[in-house]
Amino acid sequence: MPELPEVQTVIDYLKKEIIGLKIKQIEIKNEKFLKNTAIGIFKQKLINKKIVDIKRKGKYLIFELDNSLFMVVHLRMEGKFFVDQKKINRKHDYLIFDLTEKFLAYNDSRQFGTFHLTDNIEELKELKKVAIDPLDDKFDVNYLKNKLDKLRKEIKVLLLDQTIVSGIGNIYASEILFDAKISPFKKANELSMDELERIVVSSKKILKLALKYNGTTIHTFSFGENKTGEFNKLLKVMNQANKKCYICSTNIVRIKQQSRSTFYCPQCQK
DNA sequence: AGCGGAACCTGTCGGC
DNA sequence: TGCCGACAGGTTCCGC
Repeated sequence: MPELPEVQTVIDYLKKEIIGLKIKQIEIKNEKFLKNTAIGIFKQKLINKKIVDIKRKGKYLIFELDNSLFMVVHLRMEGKFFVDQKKINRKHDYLIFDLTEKFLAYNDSRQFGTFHLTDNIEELKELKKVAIDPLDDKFDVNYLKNKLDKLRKEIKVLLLDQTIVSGIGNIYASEILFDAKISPFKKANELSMDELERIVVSSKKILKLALKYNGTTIHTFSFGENKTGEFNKLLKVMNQANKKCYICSTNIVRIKQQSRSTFYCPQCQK
């Protein structure tokens, strides 16, 4: 499901709801989500800890507990958090955190999500792999040039690679390349400085705009009490196959790259 | 080392 | 209505 704007939207929502609350009890209906901690230790470490902050790194949510403990969560395709005033029994709720006055439920219909516990976020293998954030000032044309210089893969595929730049997924990769007027097939090492600069600028522009709209809901993304992202209205190519490009009226094309859909305008993107 | 494809799961939608 | 295949905002692993 979620990319940078959606994950940040979830975090902003959760911060309003659960910062400062203490974990009183945890009900775990399926242990498969716990990736580096046995169920007993997981509960033992978290119970009686207070949630003091929630941060994002790439598409990971990092819950900071007091006494320097971190719960690192990846939502993958369908992970969702619900904050309930009382305990309710929802299909696919697999972890339920009793926060005394509220309940935080982790819901995941496809069961792909992951939970890691660590007392040192610098050391967690999964987070180490996460590259710079596209909204970071250090994400600029020189950075991209360095990263892509020797890579012959198609640029669309590399925008999805979280070790190059983090937070971009399948929706925004297509949207960014359309905005930058660059073909998704272009080989990374063949991009000019001008083209790289356009990718940098478009990445920041599209992601910031999507953030403003609370992300994109095409199928199932939601946060809070079934609130949805509103960036759909502004999608220019994603899911627009056979519709006319708003700039040149050429039909938007859908193809596959590494078994994932890419949408683009063959006229505007060269 | 690097690539494509499968695997992890469930749900939904469109076509016949 | 029902069955079947394709597809879904992600990542990792496996075999060539």
